[in-house]
Amino acid sequence: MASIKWSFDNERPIYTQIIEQLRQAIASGELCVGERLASVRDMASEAGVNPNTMQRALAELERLGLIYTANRTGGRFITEDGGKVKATRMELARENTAAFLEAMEKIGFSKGEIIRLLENFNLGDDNNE
Amino acid sequence: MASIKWSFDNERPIYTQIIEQLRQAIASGELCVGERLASVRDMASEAGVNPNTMQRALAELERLGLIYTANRTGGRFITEDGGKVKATRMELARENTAAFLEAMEKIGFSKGEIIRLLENFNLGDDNNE
Amino acid sequence: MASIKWSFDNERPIYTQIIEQLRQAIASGELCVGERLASVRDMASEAGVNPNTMQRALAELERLGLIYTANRTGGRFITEDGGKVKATRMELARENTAAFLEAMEKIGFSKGEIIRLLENFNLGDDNNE
Amino acid sequence: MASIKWSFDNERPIYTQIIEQLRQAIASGELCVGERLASVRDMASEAGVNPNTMQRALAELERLGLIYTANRTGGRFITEDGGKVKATRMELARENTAAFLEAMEKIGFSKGEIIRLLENFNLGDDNNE
DNA sequence: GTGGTCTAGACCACT
DNA sequence: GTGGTCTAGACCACG
Repeated sequence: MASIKWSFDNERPIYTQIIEQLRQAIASGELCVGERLASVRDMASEAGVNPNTMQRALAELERLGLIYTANRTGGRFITEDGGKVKATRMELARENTAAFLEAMEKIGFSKGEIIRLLENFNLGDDNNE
Repeated sequence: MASIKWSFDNERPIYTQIIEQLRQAIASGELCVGERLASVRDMASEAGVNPNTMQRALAELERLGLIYTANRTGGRFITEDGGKVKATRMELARENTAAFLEAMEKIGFSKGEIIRLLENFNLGDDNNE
Repeated sequence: MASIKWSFDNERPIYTQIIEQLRQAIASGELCVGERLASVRDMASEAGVNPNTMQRALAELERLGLIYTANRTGGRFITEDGGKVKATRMELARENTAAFLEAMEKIGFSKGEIIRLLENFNLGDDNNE
Repeated sequence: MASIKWSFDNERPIYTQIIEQLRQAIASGELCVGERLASVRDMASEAGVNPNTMQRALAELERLGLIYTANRTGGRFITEDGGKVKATRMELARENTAAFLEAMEKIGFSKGEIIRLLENFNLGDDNNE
């Protein structure tokens, strides 16, 4: 039932942000393999977005194979393919890491410095978990 | 001299990307403290964008205090305030790190795992899927 | 409804004057808390300016937190934050007063003289030279 | 010899601001009737502006009759006409007052409130004298 | 030649 | 139909 903590900014398309957050939720196991999703309408209202927007995001995730629509019953489910989930998780991890390293090295941080910084870094310095 | 290697994608507004790339260039020292920038028109043509787009980005950087205009028509310069430059570099580093850590922890990586991953990560891995 | 009486001079940028007049209208309550604004195009045509010019002014007011955009395409509204509106009103009052007092004292009026002048002053004197 | 405290912003033309400040200085008596002005070059360097800019401002003040150029000696002087100076002072006062009152009433302050506000207002709340 | 503003008009993504 | 971005090109005041 794990309901997601949605949060959006106005910088990028909402549906893009929904995709990202759902992809994360699936990769993290917050949404379990095979789990049934709420209806588009319900998810939309929970996220405070237009149903069309939610629909668009889900369609994209379906295209990525992370969720599927059951033929008869008509509900949407997280993929049963545990491998796919794991692969998504590693994919996300590599994307994040590559982007992070590149950005940091561009402003003159060596890998050693980056790791040192990371060790001493406390989330919550400006965020809340 | 220090002419920037511009590169844009279609995901986000160009002017936003210009801001980011200039912010990085300033933070990295690629653009030096007090250095004079090329004219709006020249920078625009170098980056392959419309002068108005470049103008908008520069105006924003000016609002951030990273560059300034001399006497309204004397050209634009990187701020003389070395502290501001350093602060920007650390600000960028913190932003990157916070976003990275948050994203990684959200998909279930502990700090230890993150650091291990980072140590073994070689930029350029992007190609061996 | 509350359609604003626009009036511009050539001394300063139009977008600046739009900002000022909207700020005043918000501070005075002529535009109510939470009220929906007309579309950018409509406001532009009402004010007799190019939509881009109006857009620029509204973007700035948004940066100031006096208006906001609903879901990127839902139209623009005056902030719901009544406190912000009140604060803006007092801010304007202070700005006006400070500038006025400073200018008057610079040309040798004491506070007493200023107040006496003010008491005897009738708007509309502009015409009897 | 009274040397003026110049201060400029980038919002409006520099020469306009020079005119204003000189007009104020004359109206306040900071620059005395008949006093000789420094050379354009000197005034410009003191103010940190381009000589052309200072020249333009002085030409305008000359057009207004507030300063004049001596035929032979070639120096510039403040007008000898004390009445003109007084008139300028009152003109400035009326301009300031009218603009102030109008702006304040537009945001809903009655004359009584304005005067009360003025009495309790201390310059230096955000300025320095 | 510099930055700044403005207009005109097109295009886009989102709801 | 909404806000947002971008281009193109013109014009202006300033230095």
